Amino acid sequence: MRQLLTSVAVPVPLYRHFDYRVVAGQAAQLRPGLRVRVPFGRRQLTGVVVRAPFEAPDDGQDYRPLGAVLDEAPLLDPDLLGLCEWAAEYYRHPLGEVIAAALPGSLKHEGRAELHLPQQWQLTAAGREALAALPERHRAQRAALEALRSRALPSADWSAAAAMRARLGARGWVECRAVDTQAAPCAAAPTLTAAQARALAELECGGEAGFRVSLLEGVTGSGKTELYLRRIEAMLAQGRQALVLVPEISLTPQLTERLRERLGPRVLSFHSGMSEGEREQAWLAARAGVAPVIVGTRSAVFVPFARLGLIIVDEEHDPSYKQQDGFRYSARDLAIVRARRLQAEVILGSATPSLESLHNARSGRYRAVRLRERVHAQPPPRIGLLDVRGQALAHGLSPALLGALDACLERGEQALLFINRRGYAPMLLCHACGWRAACTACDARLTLHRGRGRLICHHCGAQQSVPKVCPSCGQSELMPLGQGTERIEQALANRYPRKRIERLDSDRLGKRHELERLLADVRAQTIDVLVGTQILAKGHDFPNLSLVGIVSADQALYGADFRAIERMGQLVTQVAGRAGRAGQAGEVWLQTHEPQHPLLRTLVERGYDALADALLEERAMARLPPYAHLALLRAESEDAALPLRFLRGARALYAPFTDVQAMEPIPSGMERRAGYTRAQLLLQADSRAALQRALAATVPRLGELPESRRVRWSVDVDPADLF
DNA sequence: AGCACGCCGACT
DNA sequence: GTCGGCGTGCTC
Repeated sequence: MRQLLTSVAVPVPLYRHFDYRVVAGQAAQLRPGLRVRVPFGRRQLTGVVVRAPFEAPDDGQDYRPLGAVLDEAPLLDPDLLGLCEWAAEYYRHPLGEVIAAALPGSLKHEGRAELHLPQQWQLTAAGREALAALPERHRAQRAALEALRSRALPSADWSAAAAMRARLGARGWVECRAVDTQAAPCAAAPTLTAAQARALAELECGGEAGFRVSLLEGVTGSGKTELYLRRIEAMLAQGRQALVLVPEISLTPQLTERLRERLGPRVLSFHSGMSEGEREQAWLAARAGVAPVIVGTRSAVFVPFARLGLIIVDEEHDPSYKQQDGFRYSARDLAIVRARRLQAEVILGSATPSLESLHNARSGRYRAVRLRERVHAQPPPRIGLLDVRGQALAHGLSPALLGALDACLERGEQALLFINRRGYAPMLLCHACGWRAACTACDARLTLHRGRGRLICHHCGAQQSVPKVCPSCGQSELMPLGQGTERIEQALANRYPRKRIERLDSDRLGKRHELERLLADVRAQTIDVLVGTQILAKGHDFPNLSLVGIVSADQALYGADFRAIERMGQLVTQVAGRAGRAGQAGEVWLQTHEPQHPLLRTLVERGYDALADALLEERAMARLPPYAHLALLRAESEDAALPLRFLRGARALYAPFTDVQAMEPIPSGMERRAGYTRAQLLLQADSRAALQRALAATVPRLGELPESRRVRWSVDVDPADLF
């Protein structure tokens, strides 16, 4: 007796698929990529067919019948399904869960895949009149209308609330229409500088199509975006589509807007700040070929395209491209894999490329394209080191830095201070007895947030009010130690009472449109000093800064993580790149207690590339990426003894793999976090293939270890950091 | 992951 | 006497 079966990937954390009996009449439409409902244990799940129906001998197993078929045509085309399969293999994550991560919103479940043509809101003639006539006090309405004044906006990008949309619509002031995705009311392209033209010619590769990766290394302000635009235009002209990845949600509106000016309303965004419905529609629009360009964050690498020809990864070095929990993929790396499968083109753009990409460019695997000059001919900023040893610091600021700031503000110019730590101070100390405010759930100090009057753990989010007296000795000698953005902001506000000081960190960005507001004010020059965290380093444009101060970057020099200095170099270079105005170099000062540190000196004297060279040499010696390949097994449990015991068991599985080093399991950098004790096991191999072989054979068996039930464990292939 | 089954503690 | 704790087994 033979039977007809089909294999289905189900969203469960199991390293296998499940076979179902094909019901009469279903066989014809069952193809890989199709969504189906399946009985699974006592529940019904939505899975995806991964193997077309096949005849199998009756092996005595009782297969359950397939349920409803949810799509007429496979929702996942071969490109996307193939990418998911590749990613599941490479990152050792169950395929069903990978697919679930690739599907937006309700398509994960039973939602119908129905594309409504993308809609956009626009002002009507009546709306235009109303905007002119509307009294000043109707601020919300004015703002909502104002946003549409110069152009129509896709539903996802118009900030007005649903109630507001309805009200304005009812008055006939705005209307919602399908986007004309063919229309391209384009702004004219600017003339390229000679350097840009040269770089573009290299990117074009003589017009040859096919898979290639270009690393576009261009300093801040060198005009990378214009080159992205030119390549996108070329793709669109060939009827192909483009995907643009950005590291952060906050960068999507800016870039989307810039692309839309030139390419018209055909540019859609895709990120987790959008509603499920909006994301689903953008996903379907790209799949149908209706949206020629998608700008999105990490997860957009899984958006299907009918005719994808180009993937741009902007700020490719940014660690946000690596997902840090669950399915730990790198969107940048998957973009390259996807392009290779599709014979498409990739452009990795950065002023400070990752060591991996630099290595690939130098070894000829990627085409190296450089843009050395800034468009407005500013000389590149030079970073000056300020030796703060023995200096009297006021809230962490040295007399020299304050002097430079005085002079800058005296001239009426703008300054930026970078400190990669939010809150007021990273520690609250009792001067009388030495007590420190610590988190009860983590091995960490609590950060003082003075504005909110709270002590907050930055690792688990736990909060408490600030004690008036020391909880340990009762004396009132509690003092904040160290500094964060809030403290610098306050110190400057006290020092310059007539200047406008603003802070830019994730605490402030909680409010919607706060970032746009602040950036607009910086551009309008109504802000004199901007104090902020690494958000400042992420590609936002500050056109008029004449001074950049880096309060400290020393932390990275003592950091245990092998990428800490690379990150520091990227941050410092990116922040420093904000300095300078048309035709004028900015001033950049970096405070340090380690003015002799050779890598720090390399960075400030010879620049990021020289630092990268030095770091690459170190990596080669230490057999670290990109010269070797790593994977990290992590385990955590409320029972402090279990993670190490589990990992010791896991380590034994690697004994047969002589080409892979399985290190002794060790407690994680912060051993206790959110009530869990954490440990990790590092795997190191000279070849990716060797590492993959070992992982393939061992990861599916980790669940069989006796402790596996009571620890949460995960595999991290190409870990971003070893904590 | 969910969900059920199963075998020991403090209570409507 | 039950309600429910979470160990452990299983999902085509």
